[in-house]
Amino acid sequence: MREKKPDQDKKSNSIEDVARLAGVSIATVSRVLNKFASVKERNRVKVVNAIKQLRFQPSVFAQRLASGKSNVVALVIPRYEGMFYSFYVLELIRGIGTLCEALKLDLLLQLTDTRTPLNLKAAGGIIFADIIGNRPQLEDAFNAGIPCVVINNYIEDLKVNCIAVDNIGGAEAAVNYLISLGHRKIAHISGDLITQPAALRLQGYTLALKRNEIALRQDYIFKTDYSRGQARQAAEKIIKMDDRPTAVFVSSDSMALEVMAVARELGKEIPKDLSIVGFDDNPSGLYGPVALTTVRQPLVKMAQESVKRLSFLMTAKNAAKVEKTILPTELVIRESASPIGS
Amino acid sequence: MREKKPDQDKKSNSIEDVARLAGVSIATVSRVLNKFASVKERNRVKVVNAIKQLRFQPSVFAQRLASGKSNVVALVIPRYEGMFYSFYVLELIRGIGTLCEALKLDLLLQLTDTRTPLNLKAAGGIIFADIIGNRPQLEDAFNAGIPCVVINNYIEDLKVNCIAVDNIGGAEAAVNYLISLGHRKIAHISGDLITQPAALRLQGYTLALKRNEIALRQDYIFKTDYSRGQARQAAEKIIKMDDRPTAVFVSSDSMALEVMAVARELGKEIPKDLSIVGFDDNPSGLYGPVALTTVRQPLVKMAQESVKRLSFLMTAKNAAKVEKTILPTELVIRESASPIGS
DNA sequence: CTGAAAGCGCTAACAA
DNA sequence: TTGTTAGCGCTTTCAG
Repeated sequence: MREKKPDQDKKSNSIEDVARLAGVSIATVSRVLNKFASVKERNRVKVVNAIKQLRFQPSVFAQRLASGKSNVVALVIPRYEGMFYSFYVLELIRGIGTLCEALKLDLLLQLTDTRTPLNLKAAGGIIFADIIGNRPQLEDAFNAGIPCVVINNYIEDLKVNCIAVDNIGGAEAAVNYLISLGHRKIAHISGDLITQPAALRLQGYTLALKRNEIALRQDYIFKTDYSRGQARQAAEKIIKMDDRPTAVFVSSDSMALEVMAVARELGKEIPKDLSIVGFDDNPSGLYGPVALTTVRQPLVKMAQESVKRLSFLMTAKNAAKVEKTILPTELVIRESASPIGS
Repeated sequence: MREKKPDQDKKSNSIEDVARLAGVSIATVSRVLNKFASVKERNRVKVVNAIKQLRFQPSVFAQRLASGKSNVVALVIPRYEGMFYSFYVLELIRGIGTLCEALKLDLLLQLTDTRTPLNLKAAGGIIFADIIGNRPQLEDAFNAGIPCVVINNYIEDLKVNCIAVDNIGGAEAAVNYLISLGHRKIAHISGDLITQPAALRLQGYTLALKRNEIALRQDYIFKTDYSRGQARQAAEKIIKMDDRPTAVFVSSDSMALEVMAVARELGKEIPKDLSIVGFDDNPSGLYGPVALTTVRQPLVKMAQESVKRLSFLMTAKNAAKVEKTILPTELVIRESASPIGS
């Protein structure tokens, strides 16, 4: 089909050119490319030189087609409103991106609308960051036998690897801490409950109250979409309540900072008039007038762990066993919560 | 080489299976896949049904190998300390990722260490986000004839598409504004000067002073790596200076917020004791006790524009002309700067 | 240790 | 409008 044009017309050189220049067969070049130990040193050097001289780079597409394997890791992030204003996503991308580069894996970033099915042949493995409305995508990939790992979401009913963070424990620790400071009237500003972490944090909050025999008040629970706007509304309501909470556990640091700002605008002092505990350990929390007490979650660790595990799954000969991990969270005590009445 | 196993052993079905089931040739299937208008409706339907029935997804690698084209957009981001603590990167990824999904382009994220050469055959086009120590990567890609667009960096000496932001103008506007408020002693906290935007903002600062016949004082210029830590150090020095500046233009909002925090810790009031103007229009700037006056830069627009242009270059038959764009910035006046002495 | 040659799954000329 | 067929640039058996 394509005309055989003279050499200088060629787009770029192929393994054949390298073979010719090195005076060996393309099979040998391929072996050098793939670091087969069997190639005689003399030939290896010739090939390496030819590659250098021609500035040859193999076609990754041909490699993948011929070998049937690909070193492509797809990172699937469901796109939803507010997603991108979060601390969380960037941390994930940072952790995953950095490790992929180190492990020579190609990172395909898929900000999915959750409806479009993924092309399962595009990647050798998939990391699902959270599962929000895209459970079918996960199941398709799982059923197709593609190595998958889910992060930031604990999936019970599928034999799939997952790595999540101890949201319940973290929330409980936060609320227990407030209780230990003497607070009994503790509000909660939750994140978007379509996300598992937000739901679990709410659960942890509930649990802590129950275990401490504090009655759960629905009017102390404020549901948001994680946005600062909704956090602001919630904060205003809280501060203007008749039976005002003395403390609030907020599902993200970004929202907690907003609560702090609102409180100050309304003439309240933090933590004297309102104790606040956030969730994330977002560095921004450090830099206000009052450093934010928060729950640290190991996002980068989770991200990197997922790449390691996926990389293992992608190269494993025999099916590896499925692991479900929950990484611990840690309460970081700073200044935004204090004993009641202090 | 591979044994012909019975059908149920096949990994997944290929275009051939679809053709067989639909009772047409693979060429016709390929035509349907590629939306050729020439296929008779009757056949098209048969093929579409077969595809559905087999849950067939074409091998993107085979497609790319055979066609010689790829719809892969590589986003190359040089990795450097502090990179990821910036507002900037996420905005970029958000803009580029969203548009790539809409245009059905695959996004390959490359957080490069800047030394490793890129595999030029992995992508059909490349977006370079900033050029920091990876100029050779850009030149290689350019010389290889790969469609490239550079963003957030204005490249003069290469006929390459680029889209940047008016850093000089923005900085000048910020400083002019401070001058219009009566300030004469204006400090500058610069970002990492290995980045072009930081260097240009410093230049804009210098220019504004010169045009207003205010002498440039080297001791009023503080060079940082964009980190909050170094911003803090600079802020402390500024506030403790004998001949203290009355205003400061800071090269990023994140650093500006740090300066604000330090000022308050040291008992200074913003803007009365120190006027501050930042750069970025990072939403975080809105939520402190004093809303940050800043310079807005259209990051998402820059990102999206880059995808559009690259997509055009990747499909253009004939070489398109090179465009170099500088997007305008905009001073956003809020509360952190006020007339001197007020 | 090396080379010849048969694919990998698709696209695109060409012929019909 | 459709089918036949020659590649795309590699990997991998199989012989030698």
